[in-house]
Amino acid sequence: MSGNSNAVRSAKASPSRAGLDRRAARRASTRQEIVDAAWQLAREHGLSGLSMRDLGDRVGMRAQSVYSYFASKDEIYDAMFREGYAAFVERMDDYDPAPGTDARTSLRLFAHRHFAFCTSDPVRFQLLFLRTIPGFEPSPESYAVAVRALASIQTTMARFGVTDPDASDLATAVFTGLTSQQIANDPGGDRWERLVDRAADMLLAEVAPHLHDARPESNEDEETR
Amino acid sequence: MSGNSNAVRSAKASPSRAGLDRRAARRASTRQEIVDAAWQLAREHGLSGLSMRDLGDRVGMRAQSVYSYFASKDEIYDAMFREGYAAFVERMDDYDPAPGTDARTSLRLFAHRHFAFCTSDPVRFQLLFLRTIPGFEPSPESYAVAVRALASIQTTMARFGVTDPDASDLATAVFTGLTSQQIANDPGGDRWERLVDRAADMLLAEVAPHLHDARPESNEDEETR
DNA sequence: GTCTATAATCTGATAGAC
DNA sequence: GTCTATCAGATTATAGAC
Repeated sequence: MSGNSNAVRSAKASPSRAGLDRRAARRASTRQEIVDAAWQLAREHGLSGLSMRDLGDRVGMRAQSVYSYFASKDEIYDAMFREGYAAFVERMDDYDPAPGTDARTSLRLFAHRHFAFCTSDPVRFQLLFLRTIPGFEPSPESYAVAVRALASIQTTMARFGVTDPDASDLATAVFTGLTSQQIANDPGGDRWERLVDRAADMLLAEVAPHLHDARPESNEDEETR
Repeated sequence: MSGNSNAVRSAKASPSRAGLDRRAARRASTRQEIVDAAWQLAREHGLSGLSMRDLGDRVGMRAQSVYSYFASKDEIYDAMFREGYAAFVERMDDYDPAPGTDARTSLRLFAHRHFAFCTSDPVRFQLLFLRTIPGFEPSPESYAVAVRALASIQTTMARFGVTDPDASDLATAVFTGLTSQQIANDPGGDRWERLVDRAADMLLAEVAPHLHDARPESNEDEETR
């Protein structure tokens, strides 16, 4: 957008700056198209059932051409991993309860958001939180995104008064536990979803008992949505 | 072992009853050998990385011969699933604290046992509790074993006074959550193992607060092993 | 029950023409 | 950057001899 606009109409022998930008944009958009298709296929055939051939078919290429965009299948998993955690952070950070909302209500909201994010896409949940693909290890850069995501949970919880350093580890354990049991043992049902509010309260009582007891009014059995 | 011992030396044209027993026993033992090898290989190459070829090699057969014992790869997963849940039930049922042990200590013991069982074999954990193999669904008989296992948790918890019907669902969520986070995000470490006692106390306070508060002496910060 | 042979297909990945 | 051609091998599973 800034500077170099006088270079736009330069010689066509070597591509102009704008030409490079366009090419890069085109390439990025194709990469995105491939990753989108990879998510689709993973949902259809399982995460480890993803194949380069299917992937090529889905984006209208020969499988081999996909290698012009990603050097290997694991690089595609890596892009999915990074994108998944980016979505997680975005989803967890845009959480914005009314000012003055008590900790109990805030944590319940947070818990529901976490649960909904995870159960809405079991394959993504598996990739981000379970890590069960035989050969795959996220690249250092992608792993850094994951670590930042966990840190962001800590920050969010501090926003409503929970400062226990182990609280976020306990929280992720409880929330991913609810999610994985729901997905594995009652897919489509609500056997563990029903317990989300209760789990949030349980957690708050443990990591910040003062915030748990000092609630504005008695809302012991109300549900938060 | 009992009866029919007079049939042992019958005509060799049609196999004797004892001969049938021996043959059945031999067949069962080979099946077991195959399942054992399957566990081994799954631990080496991942659950979805199991192949009939490797399996045949490992038991000293051609891969094709394995089909004389199991009609398909999924039948092998099914046998592993059933065996895994049988081991789980056995492990959780032989739990036998000294009579009069308070609920807090009992639940901590139970939690550690659950955590140890799950983390000691991540592949088994994945098969029993995560169910992430693309095509595989356990057979009705095997699924019945799994359901019985969950019921047995309920019974065990009732033994030390926890009778809340949702308690076992909340408990499995918390315990599998701790396990999966440990396996996925800190393999070989103790980042979530450290939180097992705390999680057990948290759980007890939620599902049976009277048992939580009415503890014999103050052992708030002691660890149970 | 185990073997050989093989079907029929899928796998990830590379070389080189255009 | 996309293609064809192809490698080099894997996969599950079946047919039929012994």
